[in-house]
Amino acid sequence: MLSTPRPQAAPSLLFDDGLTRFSKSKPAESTTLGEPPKKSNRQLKAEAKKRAWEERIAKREAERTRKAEAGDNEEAAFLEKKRKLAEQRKLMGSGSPEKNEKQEQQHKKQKKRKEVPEEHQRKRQKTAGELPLLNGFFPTSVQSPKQKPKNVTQETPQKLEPKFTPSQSDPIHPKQRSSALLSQRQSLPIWAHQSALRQCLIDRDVLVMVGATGSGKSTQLPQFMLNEPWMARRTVPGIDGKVGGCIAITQPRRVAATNLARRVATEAGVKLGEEVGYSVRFDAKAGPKTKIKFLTDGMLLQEMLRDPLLRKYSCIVVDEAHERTVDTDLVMGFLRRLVYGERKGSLKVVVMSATMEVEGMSKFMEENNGQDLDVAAEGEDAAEEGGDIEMKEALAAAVEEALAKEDEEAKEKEEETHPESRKEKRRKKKKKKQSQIDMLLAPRSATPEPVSPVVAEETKPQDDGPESMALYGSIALFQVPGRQFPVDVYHAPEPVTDYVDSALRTIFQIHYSEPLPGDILVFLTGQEEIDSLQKLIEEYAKDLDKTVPRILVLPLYAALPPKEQQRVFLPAPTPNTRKIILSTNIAETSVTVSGVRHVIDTGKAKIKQFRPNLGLDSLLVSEISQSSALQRTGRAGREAPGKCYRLYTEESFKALAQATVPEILRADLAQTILRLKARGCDDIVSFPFLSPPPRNALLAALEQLLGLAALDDTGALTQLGKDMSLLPLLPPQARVLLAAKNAEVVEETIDVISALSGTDSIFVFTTDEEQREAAMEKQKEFLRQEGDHIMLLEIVRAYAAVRPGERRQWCKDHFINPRTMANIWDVRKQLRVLMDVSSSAPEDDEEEEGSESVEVVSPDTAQAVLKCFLTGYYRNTAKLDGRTGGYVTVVGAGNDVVIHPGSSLTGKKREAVVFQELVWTTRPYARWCSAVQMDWIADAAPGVLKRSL
DNA sequence: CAGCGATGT
Repeated sequence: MLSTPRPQAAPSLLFDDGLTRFSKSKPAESTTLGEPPKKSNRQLKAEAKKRAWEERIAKREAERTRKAEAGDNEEAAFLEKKRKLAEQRKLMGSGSPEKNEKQEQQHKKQKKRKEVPEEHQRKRQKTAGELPLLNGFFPTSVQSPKQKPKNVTQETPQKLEPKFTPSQSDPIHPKQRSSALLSQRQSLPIWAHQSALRQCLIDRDVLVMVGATGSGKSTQLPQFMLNEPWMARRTVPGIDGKVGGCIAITQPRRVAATNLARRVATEAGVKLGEEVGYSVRFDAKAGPKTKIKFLTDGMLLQEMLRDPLLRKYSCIVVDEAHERTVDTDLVMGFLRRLVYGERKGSLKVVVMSATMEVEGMSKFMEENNGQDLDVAAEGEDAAEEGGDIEMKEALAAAVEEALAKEDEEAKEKEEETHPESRKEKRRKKKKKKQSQIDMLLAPRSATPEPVSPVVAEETKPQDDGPESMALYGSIALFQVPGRQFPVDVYHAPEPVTDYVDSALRTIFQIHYSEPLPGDILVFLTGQEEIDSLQKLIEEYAKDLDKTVPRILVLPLYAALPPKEQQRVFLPAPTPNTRKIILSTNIAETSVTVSGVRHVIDTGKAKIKQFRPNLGLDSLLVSEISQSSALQRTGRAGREAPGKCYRLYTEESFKALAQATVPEILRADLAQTILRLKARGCDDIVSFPFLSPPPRNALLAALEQLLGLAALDDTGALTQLGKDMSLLPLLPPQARVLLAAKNAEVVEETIDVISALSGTDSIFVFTTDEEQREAAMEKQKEFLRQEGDHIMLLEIVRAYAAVRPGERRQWCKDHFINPRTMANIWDVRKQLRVLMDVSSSAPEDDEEEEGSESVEVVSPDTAQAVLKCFLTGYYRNTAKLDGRTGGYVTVVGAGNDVVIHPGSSLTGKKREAVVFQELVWTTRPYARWCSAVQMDWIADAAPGVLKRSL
């Protein structure tokens, strides 16, 4: 058994033993379409490689034993640990005596259950209604899969390194590096297809690539392409200057971009920032020599502001396209245009996805697919909530006109080409779109209606067979297998009413029946749920039988202080301890925890949904999609065969939506549209959206921008809008900042906006009563009667006044998350540069001892700042309703609004408030509130609205 | 009277 993850091992080494074992069950060779027939040779090589690996591992084992015998304590401890684990496995693996004991344990636990502290009972009842006591732990009701274990191939590959590991240094010794890395690289599935892939890219300009975890696609493909003839920098007719020479690989997340760059630089044996580099916000290591650049999608969009043709690049690789973030979707839309437009013949586009569901993407990337003619799907125009009707009507008319025009053009084109198939295609597309819209518009509740029953991913043929390449119209489609261990999937035999309770039972069942090593990863919806389950587990773990391993419960969510997050990646304190990680869906994509072999999936997640007609977000517990479920399942099979326990029935799984609704269909589109316009895309209706947003969402966004004076009546970008688009902020925030420039409170406003945009949780949040009270007490010193905005200003000011060396302690003292504060500081620094604030105070320099003087914000300044906020947030205002004592929105239909309990104004009664965000969770909560006056609102509101106030 | 899924410029 080599599968114990070694503490602090280089992440890439985790594959060592996986490799050998996997290749045993999988033939090293397979047929590939369009690949030169050199198979036998390659096969031999593969076998030799395999043997080499096995030998290496055997050698290492021998080496360990030798070292241990020679008195190397570390190695001896390691071997001892392994031996113990093996024993343990033997001990727990089978036999009926244990079974009886197990049952006894269960009864004990059950009895104990009834004595669960009242507090917990209450909490869970709140979320789950009744609390059924099942007979025994969940296992009695966990079904064995009817078939053999299924291979799970859905994965995203580049998150091998834990997100929060700050290791900047390469953990591999340079001496080992070249040989180890080369053989590692060559053993990656993609390596066998190098020549075929290269040919693909010579033949076609667009390649869609499917590759699951561990295929090596993100790291290897750029290296394959580097010396291709089409990479050469050259002159192209119709474009000024030379074109090409670089490869860009876009990622949805910063960590992924930086980590991949680091790895590729290591593999290529170059210094990071020279031939291989990266570029993310606040951090870039790239220069004139850089040929391969990893960047975030958002960063590429930013580069498009300066050069819409992306002349620097010969190839853009869009990685993780299946995640369908707004930015990825936008990048794909722009690239589609470029590759068949201005950059035709001089740009290669590769779209990489981890899921098989690439048909839509492939069609989208095809030339002449009608996408450019596509109109925004008809959204259901529900009754709009009052407001500025004139504005809305004008906009609606404009959009309608554009739509009609597009429709006509589309029709003409249709008839030009194959009329039959075009129409059919179109109809299908419409239908699909409609269903997306239905889904979007369907009322969301805690248990939403399943959209349309679809065939479970798992029942489809898996990607076990030959890797394949297909030419598909103007694009090439390529599949590379991943490297993933099989995961047994278990479903609940009947619907689960309380998934927290069910998770608890399943955890202990696994703990009692499964040998170590094998940590458990539980997917839950939020912090509160995680905290309460943690308490429950710890309660039960107190009287664990001595024969079973210890338990270590670790929460994992984004708002957790970094130190706490790090604990997830540390090895358990003793070898005889099982880690139980309770995570939000952060562990689904962003963070990879090693050592996990058991996944418990509640099938739920909190999903944000923007409601254009109401102009507010909902953050509700919703069912995940099949692809999310598969992603979660895959987390059990990264290092060894694993097991996944789904706390819902197989039927429920089948009824889940196949894929998560793309973010662009769920989000507030104001910023998206502003960015489109700023990148020269005036006619948003004709932009090739992979998933065209519903019309009412587009309208709401246009209306918002019009209200912020970012657009004029014709829908064209104003100078103000242009300025706004240059700021890395939401449109209302950008508007506020530009207003502040005129009002000469720009420094103060930057402080507030940085604090708001840095995160939504500046304070450390604890459920612990005592700690919370202490925190509240400490935070009192920042409280201002004006409300939250000025309080944030006071906090930022106070922080600025602290000497850099003492800031960490200061954060701790004030229960402020230091990572959040660091982020706020980065934003503040950037905004100060962008807004041309002379850095008179040198507090930004860490070396400088100087610090800003602490100066309490004067009421006049506070008022000026708040008035600026109203220019951007005049719609986010509520006035006190004299009769009910509650607040109702000023703009619109006068809907009820409740001040968020986290606000300093909660429970206070003011004439009116401005708030940053309205989120519907259990009630319509207004977050980040400050007191304002009605006449300020009237002053700040745009013309049409002003009249109605 | 009572709460914050995850990203990004």
